[in-house]
Amino acid sequence: MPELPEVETIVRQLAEHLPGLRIGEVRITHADLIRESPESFRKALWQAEFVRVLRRGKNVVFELSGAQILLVNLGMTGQLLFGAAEECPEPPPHCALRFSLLPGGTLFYADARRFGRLLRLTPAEWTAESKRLGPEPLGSELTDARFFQGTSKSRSPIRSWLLDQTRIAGIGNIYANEALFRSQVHPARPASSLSEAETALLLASIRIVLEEAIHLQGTTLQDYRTAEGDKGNFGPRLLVYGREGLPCSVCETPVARTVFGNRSAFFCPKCQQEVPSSGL
DNA sequence: AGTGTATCCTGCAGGC
DNA sequence: TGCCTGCAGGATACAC
Repeated sequence: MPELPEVETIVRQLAEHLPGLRIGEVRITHADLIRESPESFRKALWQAEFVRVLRRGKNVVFELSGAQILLVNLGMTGQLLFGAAEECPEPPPHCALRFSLLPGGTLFYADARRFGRLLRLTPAEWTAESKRLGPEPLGSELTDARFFQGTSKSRSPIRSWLLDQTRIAGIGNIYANEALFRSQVHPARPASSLSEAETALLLASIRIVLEEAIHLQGTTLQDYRTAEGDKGNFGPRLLVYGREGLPCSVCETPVARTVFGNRSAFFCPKCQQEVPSSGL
């Protein structure tokens, strides 16, 4: 579920609380979320201190003392929930890991579907992994020219292109559909068919949608919660995602849904032409 | 190389 | 009420 705005919200909150705290006991109730034995995971993290909390794409990156990285990908339904020291927090539903923090506090990882992953990496491993990912959509390295250079060489549908984390990191199905609507580009159009002007408008739309969603702490459909347990408030601002049959906010044509790449695409059939028509 | 499909897993909504 | 089907924010191992 969580895309860039949701992960950014979680990271900003955890960055306020975690640095300086150390990991004590780790209770693991769903070991399939880590790629090693619970014993080695616990032992490696014992007494490690949180130094920084960062985001890269849809990943939460915990920089720990002892040159360790804890990389968390939330999958569809993962949650990172922080409980302050003075609380005695109940484990959330589907709690998979519980980190007791020193001198006080608790960090839970919960995940109903268990598509998420928690990986311990060395800084070198993380650097290599990060290089696999595409540029950050909100970063200054991603220029209009670089974006167009990427899209112009791919015949895959632009919606699929946007979801490919090796091409651009952090966009998921919600914000891909929303940005395509705002730039009036049909989701199934080959990426290479977009003009330079269209890609510039699309990148601008991506940035506007992501920034606004961050401002509203993300979109909660079902499971997503901030690190403080709150729902995101961007849901009412969605213009096409999940709105099949409802009127387009621009022209009132019913929003359509099609499936490709195993994911639903939502779009306005009038505002987003599959074959862009000149004139009209 | 670059694309598209199937799969991991659980929960929920809607139809009958 | 209850069973069944389809669908869900993601990532990846494969087949073409």
